[in-house]
Amino acid sequence: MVMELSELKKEFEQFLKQKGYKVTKSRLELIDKIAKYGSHFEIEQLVVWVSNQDKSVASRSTVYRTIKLLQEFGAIREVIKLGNRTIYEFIAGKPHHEHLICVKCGKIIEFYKEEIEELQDRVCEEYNFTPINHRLEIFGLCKECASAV
Amino acid sequence: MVMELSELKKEFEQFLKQKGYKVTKSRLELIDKIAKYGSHFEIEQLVVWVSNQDKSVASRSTVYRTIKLLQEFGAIREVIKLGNRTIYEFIAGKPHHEHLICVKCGKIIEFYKEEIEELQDRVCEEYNFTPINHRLEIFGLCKECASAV
DNA sequence: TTAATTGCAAAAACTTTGCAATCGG
DNA sequence: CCGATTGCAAAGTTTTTGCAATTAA
Repeated sequence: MVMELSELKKEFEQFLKQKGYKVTKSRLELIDKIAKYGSHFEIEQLVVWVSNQDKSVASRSTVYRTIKLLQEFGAIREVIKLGNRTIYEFIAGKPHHEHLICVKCGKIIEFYKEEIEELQDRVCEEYNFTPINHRLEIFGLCKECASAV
Repeated sequence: MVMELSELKKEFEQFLKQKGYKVTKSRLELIDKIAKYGSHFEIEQLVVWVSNQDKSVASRSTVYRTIKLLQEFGAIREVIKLGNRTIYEFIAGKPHHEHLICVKCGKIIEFYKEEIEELQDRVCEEYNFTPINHRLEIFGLCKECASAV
Protein backbone atom coordinates (compact mmCIF):
# COMPACT_ATOMS: atom_id res chain seq x y z
CA MET A 1 0.00 0.00 0.00
CA VAL A 2 1.12 3.50 -0.79
CA MET A 3 -0.09 5.06 2.42
CA GLU A 4 0.67 3.80 5.89
CA LEU A 5 -2.35 2.67 7.82
CA SER A 6 -1.37 4.73 10.84
CA GLU A 7 -1.19 7.79 8.65
CA LEU A 8 -4.59 7.03 7.16
CA LYS A 9 -6.10 6.68 10.59
CA LYS A 10 -4.68 10.07 11.55
CA GLU A 11 -6.22 11.58 8.45
CA PHE A 12 -9.52 9.95 9.27
CA GLU A 13 -9.34 11.50 12.75
CA GLN A 14 -8.69 14.87 11.14
CA PHE A 15 -11.67 14.34 8.88
CA LEU A 16 -13.94 13.43 11.77
CA LYS A 17 -12.88 16.45 13.83
CA GLN A 18 -13.27 18.78 10.90
CA LYS A 19 -16.80 17.51 10.33
CA GLY A 20 -17.67 17.86 14.00
CA TYR A 21 -17.92 14.09 14.38
CA LYS A 22 -16.35 12.23 17.25
CA VAL A 23 -13.29 10.05 17.14
CA THR A 24 -14.55 6.82 18.63
CA LYS A 25 -13.03 3.44 19.28
CA SER A 26 -15.46 1.78 16.85
CA ARG A 27 -14.59 4.11 14.01
CA LEU A 28 -10.86 3.69 14.38
CA GLU A 29 -11.17 -0.05 14.84
CA LEU A 30 -13.31 -0.33 11.73
CA ILE A 31 -11.01 1.54 9.39
CA ASP A 32 -8.28 -0.69 10.72
CA LYS A 33 -10.24 -3.90 10.19
CA ILE A 34 -11.35 -2.90 6.72
CA ALA A 35 -7.81 -2.03 5.70
CA LYS A 36 -6.68 -5.44 6.89
CA TYR A 37 -9.66 -7.32 5.54
CA GLY A 38 -8.46 -7.26 1.98
CA SER A 39 -9.20 -5.25 -1.08
CA HIS A 40 -12.82 -6.15 -1.83
CA PHE A 41 -15.53 -6.87 0.66
CA GLU A 42 -19.25 -6.96 1.28
CA ILE A 43 -20.87 -5.50 4.36
CA GLU A 44 -22.29 -8.77 5.61
CA GLN A 45 -18.86 -10.41 5.55
CA LEU A 46 -17.48 -7.49 7.45
CA VAL A 47 -20.23 -7.65 10.06
CA VAL A 48 -19.64 -11.35 10.60
CA TRP A 49 -15.89 -10.97 10.70
CA VAL A 50 -16.08 -8.07 13.09
CA SER A 51 -18.56 -9.93 15.31
CA ASN A 52 -16.18 -12.85 15.63
CA GLN A 53 -13.42 -10.72 17.06
CA ASP A 54 -12.52 -11.31 20.72
CA LYS A 55 -13.65 -7.96 21.95
CA SER A 56 -16.69 -6.47 20.30
CA VAL A 57 -15.61 -3.90 17.76
CA ALA A 58 -18.94 -2.63 16.47
CA SER A 59 -22.52 -3.71 15.96
CA ARG A 60 -24.18 -4.17 12.61
CA SER A 61 -25.71 -0.70 12.82
CA THR A 62 -22.39 0.86 13.58
CA VAL A 63 -20.77 -0.96 10.69
CA TYR A 64 -23.40 0.38 8.31
CA ARG A 65 -23.08 3.87 9.75
CA THR A 66 -19.31 3.81 9.59
CA ILE A 67 -19.31 2.51 6.03
CA LYS A 68 -21.11 5.72 5.06
CA LEU A 69 -18.59 7.84 6.89
CA LEU A 70 -15.70 6.04 5.24
CA GLN A 71 -17.26 6.60 1.85
CA GLU A 72 -17.61 10.27 2.64
CA PHE A 73 -14.00 10.29 3.80
CA GLY A 74 -12.98 8.53 0.61
CA ALA A 75 -11.31 5.46 2.05
CA ILE A 76 -13.77 3.07 0.48
CA ARG A 77 -16.19 3.02 -2.41
CA GLU A 78 -18.86 0.83 -3.95
CA VAL A 79 -17.07 -0.71 -6.89
CA ILE A 80 -19.22 -3.54 -8.07
CA LYS A 81 -22.97 -3.86 -8.16
CA LEU A 82 -23.89 -7.33 -9.27
CA GLY A 83 -27.50 -8.41 -8.97
CA ASN A 84 -28.41 -7.44 -5.44
CA ARG A 85 -24.89 -7.55 -4.12
CA THR A 86 -22.73 -4.54 -3.44
CA ILE A 87 -19.00 -5.02 -3.29
CA TYR A 88 -16.95 -2.31 -1.63
CA GLU A 89 -13.30 -1.65 -2.08
CA PHE A 90 -10.74 -0.15 0.20
CA ILE A 91 -9.24 2.51 -2.04
CA ALA A 92 -7.19 4.68 0.29
CA GLY A 93 -3.83 5.29 -1.28
CA LYS A 94 -4.71 3.31 -4.37
CA PRO A 95 -4.81 4.89 -7.79
CA HIS A 96 -8.15 4.85 -9.58
CA HIS A 97 -8.92 1.74 -11.57
CA GLU A 98 -11.76 -0.25 -13.12
CA HIS A 99 -12.79 -3.88 -12.83
CA LEU A 100 -13.27 -7.05 -14.82
CA ILE A 101 -15.60 -9.38 -12.94
CA CYS A 102 -15.85 -13.08 -13.70
CA VAL A 103 -19.51 -13.97 -13.44
CA LYS A 104 -18.67 -17.61 -12.94
CA CYS A 105 -16.01 -17.70 -10.22
CA GLY A 106 -16.31 -14.16 -8.92
CA LYS A 107 -12.72 -13.24 -9.60
CA ILE A 108 -12.09 -9.52 -9.73
CA ILE A 109 -9.34 -8.12 -11.93
CA GLU A 110 -8.33 -4.49 -11.63
CA PHE A 111 -7.12 -2.47 -14.56
CA TYR A 112 -6.45 1.10 -15.53
CA LYS A 113 -6.49 2.69 -18.97
CA GLU A 114 -5.53 6.30 -19.09
CA GLU A 115 -7.22 6.67 -22.48
CA ILE A 116 -10.55 5.50 -21.13
CA GLU A 117 -10.37 8.18 -18.44
CA GLU A 118 -9.48 10.83 -21.01
CA LEU A 119 -12.33 9.83 -23.26
CA GLN A 120 -14.74 10.05 -20.36
CA ASP A 121 -13.54 13.56 -19.59
CA ARG A 122 -14.09 14.48 -23.22
CA VAL A 123 -17.63 13.12 -23.13
CA CYS A 124 -18.36 15.08 -19.97
CA GLU A 125 -17.11 18.27 -21.60
CA GLU A 126 -19.31 17.66 -24.61
CA TYR A 127 -22.36 17.47 -22.38
CA ASN A 128 -21.26 20.19 -19.95
CA PHE A 129 -21.41 17.52 -17.31
CA THR A 130 -19.34 17.82 -14.13
CA PRO A 131 -18.15 14.33 -13.23
CA ILE A 132 -17.84 13.36 -9.58
CA ASN A 133 -17.03 9.71 -9.89
CA HIS A 134 -17.52 6.84 -12.23
CA ARG A 135 -17.58 3.09 -12.33
CA LEU A 136 -16.81 0.82 -15.24
CA GLU A 137 -17.68 -2.80 -14.71
CA ILE A 138 -16.93 -5.40 -17.35
CA PHE A 139 -18.69 -8.67 -16.64
CA GLY A 140 -17.58 -11.83 -18.34
CA LEU A 141 -15.49 -14.97 -17.95
CA CYS A 142 -11.93 -15.07 -16.74
CA LYS A 143 -9.35 -17.11 -18.61
CA GLU A 144 -9.80 -20.19 -16.41
CA CYS A 145 -13.59 -20.16 -16.47
CA ALA A 146 -13.77 -19.53 -20.20
CA SER A 147 -11.59 -22.52 -20.96
CA ALA A 148 -13.53 -24.71 -18.54
CA VAL A 149 -16.76 -24.23 -20.45
CA MET B 1 -37.21 2.80 -32.19
CA VAL B 2 -35.40 0.70 -34.74
CA MET B 3 -37.47 -2.41 -34.23
CA GLU B 4 -41.23 -2.59 -34.39
CA LEU B 5 -42.87 -3.55 -31.13
CA SER B 6 -44.97 -6.20 -32.82
CA GLU B 7 -41.84 -7.74 -34.26
CA LEU B 8 -40.17 -7.68 -30.88
CA LYS B 9 -43.13 -9.41 -29.32
CA LYS B 10 -42.94 -12.10 -31.96
CA GLU B 11 -39.27 -12.59 -31.22
CA PHE B 12 -40.05 -12.79 -27.55
CA GLU B 13 -42.61 -15.49 -28.29
CA GLN B 14 -39.96 -17.36 -30.27
CA PHE B 15 -37.58 -17.02 -27.37
CA LEU B 16 -40.12 -18.33 -24.90
CA LYS B 17 -41.02 -21.32 -27.04
CA GLN B 18 -37.41 -22.13 -27.68
CA LYS B 19 -36.71 -22.13 -23.98
CA GLY B 20 -39.71 -24.29 -23.25
CA TYR B 21 -41.47 -21.44 -21.48
CA LYS B 22 -45.06 -20.56 -22.11
CA VAL B 23 -46.40 -17.61 -24.04
CA THR B 24 -48.76 -16.02 -21.56
CA LYS B 25 -50.92 -12.97 -21.56
CA SER B 26 -48.92 -11.41 -18.70
CA ARG B 27 -45.64 -11.81 -20.49
CA LEU B 28 -46.83 -10.26 -23.71
CA GLU B 29 -48.61 -7.48 -21.89
CA LEU B 30 -45.53 -6.69 -19.86
CA ILE B 31 -43.11 -6.41 -22.75
CA ASP B 32 -45.68 -4.14 -24.32
CA LYS B 33 -46.07 -1.97 -21.23
CA ILE B 34 -42.34 -1.71 -20.67
CA ALA B 35 -41.74 -0.72 -24.26
CA LYS B 36 -44.32 2.00 -23.87
CA TYR B 37 -43.29 3.05 -20.39
CA GLY B 38 -40.25 4.95 -21.55
CA SER B 39 -36.57 4.34 -21.71
CA HIS B 40 -35.57 4.09 -18.05
CA PHE B 41 -37.60 2.63 -15.25
CA GLU B 42 -37.50 1.06 -11.82
CA ILE B 43 -39.43 -2.05 -10.95
CA GLU B 44 -41.55 -0.42 -8.27
CA GLN B 45 -42.75 2.25 -10.72
CA LEU B 46 -43.62 -0.45 -13.16
CA VAL B 47 -45.55 -2.45 -10.57
CA VAL B 48 -47.54 0.60 -9.58
CA TRP B 49 -48.19 1.63 -13.15
CA VAL B 50 -49.20 -1.86 -14.15
CA SER B 51 -51.46 -2.17 -11.09
CA ASN B 52 -53.29 0.98 -12.04
CA GLN B 53 -54.32 -0.38 -15.40
CA ASP B 54 -58.00 -1.16 -15.93
CA LYS B 55 -57.63 -4.87 -16.22
CA SER B 56 -54.98 -6.46 -14.10
CA VAL B 57 -51.91 -7.11 -16.20
CA ALA B 58 -49.63 -8.83 -13.73
CA SER B 59 -48.94 -9.05 -10.03
CA ARG B 60 -45.78 -7.84 -8.36
CA SER B 61 -44.34 -11.37 -8.39
CA THR B 62 -45.04 -11.77 -12.06
CA VAL B 63 -43.44 -8.44 -12.81
CA TYR B 64 -40.28 -9.50 -11.00
CA ARG B 65 -40.30 -12.88 -12.69
CA THR B 66 -40.90 -11.39 -16.11
CA ILE B 67 -38.15 -8.81 -15.64
CA LYS B 68 -35.71 -11.70 -15.29
CA LEU B 69 -37.03 -13.31 -18.46
CA LEU B 70 -36.76 -10.08 -20.38
CA GLN B 71 -33.19 -9.64 -19.22
CA GLU B 72 -32.42 -13.15 -20.40
CA PHE B 73 -34.13 -12.35 -23.68
CA GLY B 74 -32.12 -9.16 -23.93
CA ALA B 75 -34.92 -6.62 -24.18
CA ILE B 76 -33.95 -4.87 -20.97
CA ARG B 77 -30.90 -4.48 -18.77
CA GLU B 78 -29.88 -3.02 -15.45
CA VAL B 79 -28.13 0.16 -16.46
CA ILE B 80 -27.74 2.20 -13.33
CA LYS B 81 -27.09 1.08 -9.80
CA LEU B 82 -27.28 4.07 -7.52
CA GLY B 83 -27.34 3.49 -3.79
CA ASN B 84 -29.97 0.82 -3.34
CA ARG B 85 -31.87 1.69 -6.47
CA THR B 86 -31.69 -0.25 -9.70
CA ILE B 87 -32.68 1.48 -12.90
CA TYR B 88 -33.53 -0.69 -15.87
CA GLU B 89 -33.53 0.28 -19.49
CA PHE B 90 -35.49 -0.98 -22.42
CA ILE B 91 -32.73 -1.67 -24.91
CA ALA B 92 -34.39 -3.72 -27.63
CA GLY B 93 -33.39 -2.28 -30.96
CA LYS B 94 -31.18 0.36 -29.37
CA PRO B 95 -27.46 0.46 -29.97
CA HIS B 96 -25.25 0.01 -26.95
CA HIS B 97 -24.47 3.13 -24.96
CA GLU B 98 -23.30 4.38 -21.58
CA HIS B 99 -24.75 6.86 -19.11
CA LEU B 100 -24.08 10.14 -17.37
CA ILE B 101 -26.21 10.40 -14.25
CA CYS B 102 -26.89 13.69 -12.49
CA VAL B 103 -26.79 12.93 -8.77
CA LYS B 104 -28.79 16.04 -8.02
CA CYS B 105 -31.77 15.97 -10.38
CA GLY B 106 -31.55 12.39 -11.57
CA LYS B 107 -31.26 13.27 -15.23
CA ILE B 108 -29.83 10.47 -17.35
CA ILE B 109 -27.82 11.27 -20.45
CA GLU B 110 -26.91 8.53 -22.88
CA PHE B 111 -23.71 8.57 -24.86
CA TYR B 112 -21.61 6.28 -26.97
CA LYS B 113 -17.90 6.41 -27.64
CA GLU B 114 -16.58 3.85 -30.02
CA GLU B 115 -13.06 4.34 -28.69
CA ILE B 116 -14.11 3.48 -25.16
CA GLU B 117 -15.57 0.22 -26.41
CA GLU B 118 -12.42 -0.56 -28.36
CA LEU B 119 -10.22 0.14 -25.39
CA GLN B 120 -12.32 -2.18 -23.26
CA ASP B 121 -11.91 -4.95 -25.82
CA ARG B 122 -8.20 -4.40 -25.74
CA VAL B 123 -8.11 -4.64 -21.95
CA CYS B 124 -10.10 -7.86 -22.08
CA GLU B 125 -7.66 -9.32 -24.58
CA GLU B 126 -4.75 -8.40 -22.36
CA TYR B 127 -6.27 -10.35 -19.49
CA ASN B 128 -7.66 -13.19 -21.61
CA PHE B 129 -11.03 -12.14 -20.32
CA THR B 130 -14.19 -12.94 -22.30
CA PRO B 131 -16.54 -9.99 -21.92
CA ILE B 132 -20.27 -10.61 -21.75
CA ASN B 133 -21.51 -7.16 -20.97
CA HIS B 134 -20.38 -3.98 -19.33
CA ARG B 135 -21.69 -0.87 -17.70
CA LEU B 136 -20.06 2.52 -17.47
CA GLU B 137 -21.77 4.95 -15.14
CA ILE B 138 -20.48 8.49 -14.77
CA PHE B 139 -22.03 10.21 -11.78
CA GLY B 140 -21.89 13.96 -11.47
CA LEU B 141 -23.80 17.17 -12.05
CA CYS B 142 -25.61 18.08 -15.24
CA LYS B 143 -25.15 21.52 -16.76
CA GLU B 144 -28.23 22.96 -15.03
CA CYS B 145 -27.49 21.55 -11.61
CA ALA B 146 -23.82 22.52 -11.75
CA SER B 147 -24.66 26.15 -12.47
CA ALA B 148 -27.33 26.19 -9.77
CA VAL B 149 -24.82 25.34 -7.01
C1' DT C 1 -54.15 -33.91 -19.55
C1' DT C 2 -50.28 -32.01 -17.27
C1' DA C 3 -46.65 -29.16 -16.48
C1' DA C 4 -45.79 -24.27 -16.29
C1' DT C 5 -47.47 -19.94 -14.56
C1' DT C 6 -49.88 -16.89 -11.64
C1' DG C 7 -51.29 -14.38 -7.35
C1' DC C 8 -51.06 -14.16 -2.76
C1' DA C 9 -49.06 -13.88 1.43
C1' DA C 10 -45.16 -15.12 3.92
C1' DA C 11 -40.34 -14.99 4.23
C1' DA C 12 -35.85 -13.58 3.10
C1' DA C 13 -32.23 -10.29 2.47
C1' DC C 14 -30.53 -5.91 3.11
C1' DT C 15 -30.60 -1.39 5.23
C1' DT C 16 -32.33 2.30 8.13
C1' DT C 17 -34.08 4.24 12.35
C1' DG C 18 -36.07 5.41 17.24
C1' DC C 19 -34.64 5.32 21.66
C1' DA C 20 -32.37 4.63 26.03
C1' DA C 21 -27.78 3.96 27.69
C1' DT C 22 -23.06 5.26 27.06
C1' DC C 23 -19.09 7.77 25.67
C1' DG C 24 -16.06 11.65 23.94
C1' DG C 25 -14.63 16.40 24.14
C1' DC D 1 -21.92 18.32 31.48
C1' DC D 2 -23.88 17.96 26.88
C1' DG D 3 -24.43 16.43 22.64
C1' DA D 4 -22.87 12.65 19.58
C1' DT D 5 -22.61 7.71 19.22
C1' DT D 6 -23.76 3.07 20.14
C1' DG D 7 -26.51 -1.28 20.42
C1' DC D 8 -30.69 -3.21 20.17
C1' DA D 9 -34.79 -4.33 18.33
C1' DA D 10 -38.23 -2.81 15.36
C1' DA D 11 -39.43 -1.24 10.98
C1' DG D 12 -38.59 -0.11 6.12
C1' DT D 13 -37.16 -1.68 1.38
C1' DT D 14 -36.60 -4.66 -2.10
C1' DT D 15 -36.74 -9.22 -3.85
C1' DT D 16 -37.72 -14.15 -3.58
C1' DT D 17 -40.48 -18.22 -2.73
C1' DG D 18 -44.10 -21.97 -1.32
C1' DC D 19 -48.40 -23.28 -2.52
C1' DA D 20 -53.03 -23.80 -4.30
C1' DA D 21 -55.61 -22.33 -8.24
C1' DT D 22 -55.34 -21.42 -13.03
C1' DT D 23 -53.80 -21.56 -17.70
C1' DA D 24 -51.21 -22.80 -21.99
C1' DA D 25 -49.96 -26.42 -25.01
